[in-house]
Amino acid sequence: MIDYKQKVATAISVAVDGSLNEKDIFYKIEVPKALNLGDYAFPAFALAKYLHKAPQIIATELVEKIDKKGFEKVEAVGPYINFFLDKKDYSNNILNEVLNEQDNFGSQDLGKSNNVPIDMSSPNIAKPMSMGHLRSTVIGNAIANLLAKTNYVPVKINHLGDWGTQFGKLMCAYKMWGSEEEVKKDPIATLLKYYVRFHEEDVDKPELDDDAREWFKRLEDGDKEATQLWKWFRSESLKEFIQIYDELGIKFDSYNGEAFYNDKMDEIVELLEQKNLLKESNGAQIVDLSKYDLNPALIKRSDGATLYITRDLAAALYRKRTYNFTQSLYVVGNEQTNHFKQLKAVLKEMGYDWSDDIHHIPFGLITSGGKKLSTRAGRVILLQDVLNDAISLASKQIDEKNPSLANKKQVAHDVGVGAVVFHDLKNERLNNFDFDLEEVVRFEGETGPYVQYAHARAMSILRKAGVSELGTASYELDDNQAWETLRLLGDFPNTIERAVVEYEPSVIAKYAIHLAKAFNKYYAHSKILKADKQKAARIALVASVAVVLKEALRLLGVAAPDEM
RNA sequence: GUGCUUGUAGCUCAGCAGGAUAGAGCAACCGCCUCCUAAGCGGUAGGUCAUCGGUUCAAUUCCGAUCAAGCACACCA
Repeated sequence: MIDYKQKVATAISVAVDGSLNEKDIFYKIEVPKALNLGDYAFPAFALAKYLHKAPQIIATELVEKIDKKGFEKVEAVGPYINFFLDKKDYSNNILNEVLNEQDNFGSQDLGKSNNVPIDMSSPNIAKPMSMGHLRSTVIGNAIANLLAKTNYVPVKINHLGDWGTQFGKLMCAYKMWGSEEEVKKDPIATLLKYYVRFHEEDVDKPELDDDAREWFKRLEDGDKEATQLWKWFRSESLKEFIQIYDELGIKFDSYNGEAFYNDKMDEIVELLEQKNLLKESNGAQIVDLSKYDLNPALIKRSDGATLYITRDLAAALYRKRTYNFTQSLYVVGNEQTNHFKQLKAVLKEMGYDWSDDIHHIPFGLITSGGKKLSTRAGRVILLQDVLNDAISLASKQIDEKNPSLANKKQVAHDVGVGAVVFHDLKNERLNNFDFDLEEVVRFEGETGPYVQYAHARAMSILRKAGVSELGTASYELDDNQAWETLRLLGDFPNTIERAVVEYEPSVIAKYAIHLAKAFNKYYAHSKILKADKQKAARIALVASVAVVLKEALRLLGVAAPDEM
């Protein structure tokens, strides 16, 4: 892709004859908000200092000096110099590039094949997946796709919540009231039911807690029955999780959860002792982090048990050794910011300079009715329910709008799930949002289905056009209607880069909406298949839009059906 | 109390390393299918960019304070 902005910078640099260097000029160049102000603009304010003249005058004078070859127009408007690109040249370049590269368009080598483990999704065994888990899952997945697109090697790690005292309670409850068949029929719901009942009953019977502790102790000591039960609960739960992941089209590279690090924590404690970092405080072992302005990290409880951060330290070290990462990401809610600061600080204290490569990718909280979701308080929004609702709504929509559609079931799935996933990704990660089913499964306006629809329309035209393959040709399009769409196509690579460096999938989602919007507008105002000499170029534009929309959606983890 | 995050139209949000008249979507109202999928397109209406200061030729954007909301603050994860 030709860097047109660079071209503008060079043209200005030559004209000002060194009074401002090209790099500074490049960074000053902006994209005007209105199309009638050109494609790039240079504000002359920056030159006023050196030239001791009013910016308006500088702009006017500079326009005279600028070599306008290769531009459609260069003009001064007030203190700005506005550059209009040569539309034919631009369209020919961009369309050929997209059509040649197809879904590789926008790929770039930022990552040099380095590994990037991503801690994501991480539901708790025996508990249902909620909308909260969806965020971590889809944001992590989109970031993984973006990393792969830029030649990193993402490693998607599902750090399952598969250890802890709750398993003691679960086993205890299962032994008292459980049955194998019941669990098998509907594993998570049933296990959850036992768990809830346990909590209800242990209010009056505190001795239950002792039993639970006993069971967990047995599990920790490797007791056969306890281990078998644990494995069974885990695998039944995982089966159910994987079913949802399949629906979302997401695969993991590792399911090493909390339990995986059980035998790796001793080393951490030893290392901390060797380095003289452990201190006793109220009977507990801590690492003092006051020089980082942080609370002390609790490594061992006063009863000797390890804690969350101990496990995460072990996991961090394990990942460094296993993947030799250049970045290690944790897609975990904003509320855990403090924990990751501590984690990094402890690693730093241990002398691991790679602690700087650990990045917490926080995201905002989902609430329901303004309140935090809580399994115990019954404020849960089950992910499966939301997906099912979305799919059946999409199905209804298809029956209304396109009853003769082939493959209805698959499309309903793609559209329904796409709506939910896209909704979760379209806004900035850190924004909190209150769950509103109607909002999530909306198919109109700035939504996933809107983008999918634009793609489906493009595909429909291509089918009608009857071109199976568009090769390299001259696609000179100077049509004003098409211009915005063409410019957006050219922005794709840059957009991907921004999304990756900011770990921000919403950048791609917004881009997809913009492109779909520009294309829908074009579609409404232009007769694409009209037989004239730019027909081939228009079809090339439609084909390019289809390629880029599909790729943008793929990066987000959203399918792009050919018809809907 | 301390720290982090947030505060833009009735609602949900954009605003890309400060710049030209602050933009969408939803909701409301009004138009557009003998023509490539109307899940679409167009129009009307709607804003002292929380408040007050500071830096700058220029601040919704950067800095500080204030107010408001959410989250976190050692033996949960």
